[in-house]
Amino acid sequence: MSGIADLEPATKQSLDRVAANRLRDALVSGRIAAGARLTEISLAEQFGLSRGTIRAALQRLVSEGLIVQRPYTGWEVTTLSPHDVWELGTLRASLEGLAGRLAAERIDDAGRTALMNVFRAMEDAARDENQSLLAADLALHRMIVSLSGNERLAHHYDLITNQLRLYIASSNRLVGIEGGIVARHYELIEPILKGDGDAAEQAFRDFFHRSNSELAEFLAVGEREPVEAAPTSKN
Amino acid sequence: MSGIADLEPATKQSLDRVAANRLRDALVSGRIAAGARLTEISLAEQFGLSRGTIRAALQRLVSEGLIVQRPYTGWEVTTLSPHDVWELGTLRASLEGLAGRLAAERIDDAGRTALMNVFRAMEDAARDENQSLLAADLALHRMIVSLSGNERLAHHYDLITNQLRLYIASSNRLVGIEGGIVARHYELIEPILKGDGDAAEQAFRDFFHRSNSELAEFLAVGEREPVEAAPTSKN
DNA sequence: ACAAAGTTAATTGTTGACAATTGACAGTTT
DNA sequence: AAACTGTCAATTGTCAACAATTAACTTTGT
Repeated sequence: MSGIADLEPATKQSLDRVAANRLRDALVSGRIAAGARLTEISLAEQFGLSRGTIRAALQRLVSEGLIVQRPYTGWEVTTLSPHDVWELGTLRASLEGLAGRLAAERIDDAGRTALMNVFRAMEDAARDENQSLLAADLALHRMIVSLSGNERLAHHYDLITNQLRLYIASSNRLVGIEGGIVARHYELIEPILKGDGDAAEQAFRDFFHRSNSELAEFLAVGEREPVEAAPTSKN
Repeated sequence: MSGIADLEPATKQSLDRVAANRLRDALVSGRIAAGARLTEISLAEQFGLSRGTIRAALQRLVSEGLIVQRPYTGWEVTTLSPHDVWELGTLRASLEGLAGRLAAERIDDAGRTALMNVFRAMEDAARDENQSLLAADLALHRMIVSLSGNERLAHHYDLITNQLRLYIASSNRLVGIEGGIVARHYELIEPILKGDGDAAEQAFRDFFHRSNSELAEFLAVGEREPVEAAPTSKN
């Protein structure tokens, strides 16, 4: 395990990819706020790259729905309306239901261990009462998606989740992070651990049905204006 | 309907978008075969554009999963392995199930009319026994997705369907296009027309369960090697 | 004071040139 | 003969300059 060149592990990524990754991280973590305007020039200076390279990175994020492009005018961080959040939430719930079913159908001991580990991490995070609970929550759901064994599903799930994180980050109140969350998540993973596909899918349906009611309540209070948001059109 | 400038209908799209659209069309229609190698230079000459613009178009298609990019080496049309087709098919079925449910829950008379129209078009196409049946089939399913009222769902559905079309085009035999197809599709739209969400979702589940058995059979015969295919990685 | 038209600064759209990397081929060594 | 090494053509990666478009500002006319 100790070669002479363990460093530089053959990961020579193109600069536009690197820039896109860094930008995406800033976006979903909320360091760059929703609705913020981005200019190629300032980003180019900031990253020490040329406009063309930055441009490629921005286009990448446009295709992921994190940024909208306005011809000859500029780029800005996607702002999600309540309707957008509903669309994304519905979609994400459906994909996770499928993931739960698939995961239950093919889970093995290694998978069960991994799943229990992230669940325990969530229990710990809940005790600490800090921001990390959100991360643990996301990690748990993502683990289930990974266990589905369907990479495309995971890919689209990530796209949708990242868009939602844009919203979560902009609303500093945390949605649905409150009492009973850990117990509820156990109900989610139990049928998966037992390998019961039908029950798993049903559990996700119940879970999101409850979450959606709470979210609707939350959105009604927020009352954001329906600012432009863009699913990349193609024709 | 007769303005002085009906042409140039205010659709001044960027050239890279236009190029991407034309390329995508060539891809999903099979005019450019799966696995084909694409070079920026030849495409630039072909389209009469610069390399940079072509490059942007190619990146767009990479993010849609239609093309894979190999650093410093080239671009090539995605080749789907049987496993990839399974992944995409599973995903598409799930999304369509959701679409069916949503469509049933919110359908109105205009929607019912539109749905019946594409169904009748399918009946006609089935009588003619030509390639257009595939188009009618795709159009019917797409209509249901539209009727769901969820634009993000439609967007992701399109992405996945386009990838599958890549495969359909490469296998000149048409999968699942045979006797009883029209009747089976009526079973699909009936619960939607009646507004029964649960029944609609169940109908899609049955429909794809049957299709999948047939597809598995078909794939077993084809036995393609699992050539590289790439869901855009991000880290 | 108001509205329309003209002007200008800022920004993206597009292009061609140059640098970096890859993969194949030939040459060399063992 | 086989394996390694160096070279070279082809291709993508990156950049900086120029063109096109937008949106805000200023001016002008009423």
